[in-house]
Amino acid sequence: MTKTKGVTVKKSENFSEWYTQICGETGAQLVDLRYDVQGFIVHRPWSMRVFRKIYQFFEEEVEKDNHEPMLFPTVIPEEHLMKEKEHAGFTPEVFWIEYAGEKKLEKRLALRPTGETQIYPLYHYWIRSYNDLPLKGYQSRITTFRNEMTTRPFLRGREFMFFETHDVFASHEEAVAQIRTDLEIMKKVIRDKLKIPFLFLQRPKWDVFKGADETFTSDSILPDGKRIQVSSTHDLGHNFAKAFDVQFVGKDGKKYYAFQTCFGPGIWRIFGTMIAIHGDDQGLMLPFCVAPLQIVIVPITFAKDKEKSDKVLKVCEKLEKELKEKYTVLLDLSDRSPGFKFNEWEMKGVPIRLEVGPRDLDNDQVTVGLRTSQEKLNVKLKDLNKKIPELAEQNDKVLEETAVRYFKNNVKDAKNLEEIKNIIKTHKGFVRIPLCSVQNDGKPCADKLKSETQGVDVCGFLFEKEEKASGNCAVCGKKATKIVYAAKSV
RNA sequence: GGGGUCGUAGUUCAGCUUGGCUUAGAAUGCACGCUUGGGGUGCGUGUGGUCGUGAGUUCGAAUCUCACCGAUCCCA
Repeated sequence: MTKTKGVTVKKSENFSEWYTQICGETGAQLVDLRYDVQGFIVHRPWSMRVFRKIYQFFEEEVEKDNHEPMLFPTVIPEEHLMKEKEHAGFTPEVFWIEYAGEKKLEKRLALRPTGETQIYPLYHYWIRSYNDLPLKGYQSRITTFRNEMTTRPFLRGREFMFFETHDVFASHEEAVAQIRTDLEIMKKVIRDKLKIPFLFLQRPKWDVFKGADETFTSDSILPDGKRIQVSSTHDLGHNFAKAFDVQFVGKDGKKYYAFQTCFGPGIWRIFGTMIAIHGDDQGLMLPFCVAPLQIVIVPITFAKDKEKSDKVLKVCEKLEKELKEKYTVLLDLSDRSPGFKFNEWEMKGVPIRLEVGPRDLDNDQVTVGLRTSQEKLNVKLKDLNKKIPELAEQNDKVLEETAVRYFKNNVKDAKNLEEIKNIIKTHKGFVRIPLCSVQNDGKPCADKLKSETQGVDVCGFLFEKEEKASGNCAVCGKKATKIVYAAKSV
């Protein structure tokens, strides 16, 4: 019995290699990397189905919050993009389009990175008075820029799936309320549905997005202990309103600059983080609500006994028809051995497998194989309909508990540099430390921390509830003002 | 951003050091037949590659040199 497919390394021993294998041909076939342009990858059906669900979740949530869908073009004219550079001092490494056929274009066009510089010039037109506010729009699309770092499927690329909201308000209070709403949306989608634990952190002053007054991120932890940012919300203040002249006339007849926020859950990274956190050495594990297939039926038939086999197939077909009304179901009739199918569908993370053979039918039951717990149960045919929601819930519960346990075990307290250095020898994830300041005067301490610990970076402090520091700064020893979370990053 | 490693059938790789013994191999995959089927069945037959691309050295290049493209890992 030789193992020809599947991952050949353990997730706990070599996460990078495990992740690459899970994504690829011998794994769950999520991507094809043979497109031959670095950072641009082919998304295969198994990942696309999940992506569509993730998009759908976010779209539903932001629409409940009164956002409207929009779609802006793929290209941005140079002069708009450059306004961001003037005002925010930031241009990503965009791809430029300069030719159409042999003909040089009158003006260079950038393949869009993020939406600010393409959307706000139009917001300038759309917003006239306070009656037009708040204005909340979003778009789901693919975005592109040349990331010079090593690319990895779903975690870092040069083209990736993107989702962004762009909101405009009359007052800063409303903008801050929106940031809280963005946090709630992240909780509903990635914590409650996808079972990814995260911290919602406000970034220290020295590390905000350059065009923003404040930056907030959702940070999770990968199995190798690296922190990964899966969303960002920016409180843009007046910065872009001034750059793109987004003004409104107030009730008093005077003109005011608007307050803006934008929120971007990283669809790609959320997917990558989800498969990384939940998967195991057998392959993918998925929450029931995003699994491309929720139930697979594997018939156990015997060539020698056609009568029994026919009976088995008949029951399988009936089951498939019934279950398809509520779930995504496949009856796997392919000409492979049952054992092969078990492994195949476990690799792909199908939560529930129904094995139906003569032995089961003799007892009016099916054998249920659960992906998360690896256990097999006997369930009477008549009870199956009632049982499946319970099994789905159990699937999600295992994923959630495992993920939450891992996350909690990887957030550790430390009081000073020595403790931090000791902790990171064995520990992964976040170190929770008191820091003298999260304003610019705290930066020297953050720099010192990073250089003395080979890259432990101050990520930010909790936004949801204030955590007052009682002792002294872990780096300089002065009185601490905040508890911050620090980690090595992806 | 810095440093490695790698590129030969769909996939994983051998062959390269010491150029010719290869009409480029193996396993696996895929297709067909028989067999088998409750955890990746076994046997047989078939299918499949301008050795990443381009240039150079040479009588002769998968093998040596250079450039480019791509992939991948580690460190910041």
